[in-house]
Amino acid sequence: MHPDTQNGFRALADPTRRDILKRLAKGEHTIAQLTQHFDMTRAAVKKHLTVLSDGGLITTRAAGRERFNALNPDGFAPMRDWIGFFDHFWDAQLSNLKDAIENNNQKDQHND
Amino acid sequence: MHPDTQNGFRALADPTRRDILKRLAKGEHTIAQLTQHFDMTRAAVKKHLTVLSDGGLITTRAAGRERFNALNPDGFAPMRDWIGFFDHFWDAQLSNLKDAIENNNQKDQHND
DNA sequence: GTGACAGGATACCAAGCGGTATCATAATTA
DNA sequence: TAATTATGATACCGCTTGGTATCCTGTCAC
Repeated sequence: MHPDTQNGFRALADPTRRDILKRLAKGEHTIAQLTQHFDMTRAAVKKHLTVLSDGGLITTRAAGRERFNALNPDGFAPMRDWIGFFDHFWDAQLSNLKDAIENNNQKDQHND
Repeated sequence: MHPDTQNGFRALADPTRRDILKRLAKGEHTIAQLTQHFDMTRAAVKKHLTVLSDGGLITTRAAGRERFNALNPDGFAPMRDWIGFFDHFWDAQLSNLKDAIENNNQKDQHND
């Protein structure tokens, strides 16, 4: 289905990486530019960018000796879809609650 | 904003835990029931359930000596909202592409 | 009560991860 | 050419984490 789900969720699991994504949402950044905003070395930021790239969440454009990192909005689709699967259960829970209130009884719906 | 974002994303970052959530979507399960489906000990499953609980993604109901673990669909909201922030950029990217095609020019929109 | 059963808690281990230091490489500039 | 700049790559360290083994507590059935 979505082969990058694991790498994507793993990339999102770190607060620094989520912060990087928010910053890239404002436009392309080189590693040096990003590093200015964080209290860590360039090598550490580079590692985070590698994880984000593995997750398909960013793309890189080379220009001379610089490499511009940019958001890849499409890369969020696997995680959005995976989480979206559970929207159905939120709705179902609501409609069950609604039924319970209207019928004034609470069936247990234990399956399995 | 959403204090559980970190614990939530961390909980989703493991494939076993995502599998557990999918199984809980079919109904309540005890630890013993869940353990049957995985190639690991009950203690390991228990640890995963603790992480899922910390992330607010499941709830537990005690009944005698059994403890039924159930999905908490509301717990997905922080992650859904966080990812949803980037939907805007997907739209923006599309409209930029549309403009570029219509105007037949490619402005660079490098900001910062 | 005595077993058997479901679960909690802890110590322990190997692997992974976030981070630094360091060296190497390519491109700009004097 | 030489120095600087931007980045890549690797070795290493400490902490976290996924997993097991083990022991303990509480509950159900005789």
